[in-house]
Amino acid sequence: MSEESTGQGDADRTLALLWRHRLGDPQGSRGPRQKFSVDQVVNAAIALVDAEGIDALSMRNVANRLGTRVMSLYTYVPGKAELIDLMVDAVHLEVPVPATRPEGWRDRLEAVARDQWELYRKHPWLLQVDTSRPPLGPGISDRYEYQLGAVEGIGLSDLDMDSIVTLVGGFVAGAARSADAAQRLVESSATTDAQWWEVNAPILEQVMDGSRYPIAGRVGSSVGELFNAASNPQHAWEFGLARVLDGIEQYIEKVRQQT
Amino acid sequence: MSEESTGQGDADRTLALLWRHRLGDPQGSRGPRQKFSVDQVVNAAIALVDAEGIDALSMRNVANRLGTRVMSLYTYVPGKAELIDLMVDAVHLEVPVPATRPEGWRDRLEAVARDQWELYRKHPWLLQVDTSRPPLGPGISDRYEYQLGAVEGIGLSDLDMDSIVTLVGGFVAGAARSADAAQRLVESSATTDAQWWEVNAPILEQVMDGSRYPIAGRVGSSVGELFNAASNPQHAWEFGLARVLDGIEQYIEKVRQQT
DNA sequence: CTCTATTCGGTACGTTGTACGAGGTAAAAA
DNA sequence: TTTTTACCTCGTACAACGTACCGAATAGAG
Repeated sequence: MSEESTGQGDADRTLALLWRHRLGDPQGSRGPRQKFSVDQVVNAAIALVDAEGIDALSMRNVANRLGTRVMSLYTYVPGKAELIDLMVDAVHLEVPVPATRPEGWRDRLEAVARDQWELYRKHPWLLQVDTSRPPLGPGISDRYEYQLGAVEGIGLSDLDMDSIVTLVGGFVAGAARSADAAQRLVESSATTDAQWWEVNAPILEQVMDGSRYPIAGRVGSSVGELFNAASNPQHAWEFGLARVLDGIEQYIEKVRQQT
Repeated sequence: MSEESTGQGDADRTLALLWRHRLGDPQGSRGPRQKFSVDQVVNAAIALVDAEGIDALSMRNVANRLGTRVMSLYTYVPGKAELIDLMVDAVHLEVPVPATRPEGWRDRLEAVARDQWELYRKHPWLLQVDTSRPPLGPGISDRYEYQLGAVEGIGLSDLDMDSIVTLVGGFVAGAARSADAAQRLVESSATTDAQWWEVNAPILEQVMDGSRYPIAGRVGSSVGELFNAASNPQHAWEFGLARVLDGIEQYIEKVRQQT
């Protein structure tokens, strides 16, 4: 990952903000009216990173987008850490929870996975934010409820339901990260593939003298010829998703047999 | 993720450094002897982050550990980005590739997964480095060869072998990240669980008014009672590993039937 | 009208990565 | 041996960062 992570800020204030819950401020706001809202700040930050990447996320840049100065932001948000939490939760609210759902659990779970994949496609910077301690706001919570719904009512224990949703979610994130990395590699091709090889081939040939990497050398060549690239994230995604769902299917069948 | 990422530096110099390949410097080193080696610098950096976490990784801190000043480091390493690449590759060299391997592919693949899990346990900061574009040094390469070896010679195509290894690797990283997050949450418990609930319960109760999260509320309670925590990463790891391997087993059987 | 809570935003501090260049050192060239 | 030259060391400096602090402006409450 890179650069940023969620869950770093003050937990209480973050939680209150996530749910847009006025804290010790009983509507008696006396001073000058605020020029913006928390949502405006969060949306400006999201627009910024969508357009310029996570590296461009600085309080100064967000302020510029809003046409204000740095320190004003701190009246809306306690700090950068909390802002990131709000951003992450906000984008999860964007993708709507569909009203109707497929019949079987497998189709539902696949839809859940593809929804999340789509979210990462829209906001690739999510993949560069460490969300191992996710902000428990409405966006994340709604999605968690939606995801659990995919495996509800099919005879699984609560623990199994959570484990399955966690497994799928983790897989999607991993696959999406690979895809995003490949994408950025193509876009930021300061050096072409040909140039890269020209410079690096001497080193690689000298070091990978055939005997050290018999399997990797062969596999790498095969994959390279097939895709004209070192890997094909789209294939890895579809392949992995099918395997993960197969594994889950086996488990569900086993559980059903036991009862 | 958080903070740092690999593959950001100059590709050529990085590759040469990874393989400890003298570049345009034909051993005619004329000036004063260097006080350290690249390995010493890399090891100092690894010791630093092992002890103090990835946030403590600054060129100044590394220099301090070595008893030298910041700018001297730049004679060993082009910059921080390349240093991170070297660190990541170096720790992969630490875990030795076992001489003897289990018989069946499944046991081999499981061993591969558990090796990687162990690596993350030793160097949790790896999980906070974005390695979506991994440094192709000896450490990573040796491990890739070793991992591919687990599914070599069982009738799979080169592409399938790569897909399977990628799938397993992605899963391990995801599971390890959760485990590490939970670990850090416990260790850095500035507020106890009781305190946390005391402050946050009013907000959560008001907002999660029962009807909004029927499934998540129930599942969350069940899991919480079972583990006395929001989750059990050890369980998620074992559960997920079994499912992933099951899914792969099904695929291998299917492939074998077709031939 | 006065009081006071609140927002705005200038200034400033500490920390970061690293560009630049002066000064010292030791091997190569004379 | 003397001179040259390549290289290492590291002090200084700069831009960018998050944000603490505080004065000035503002507007509802008394």
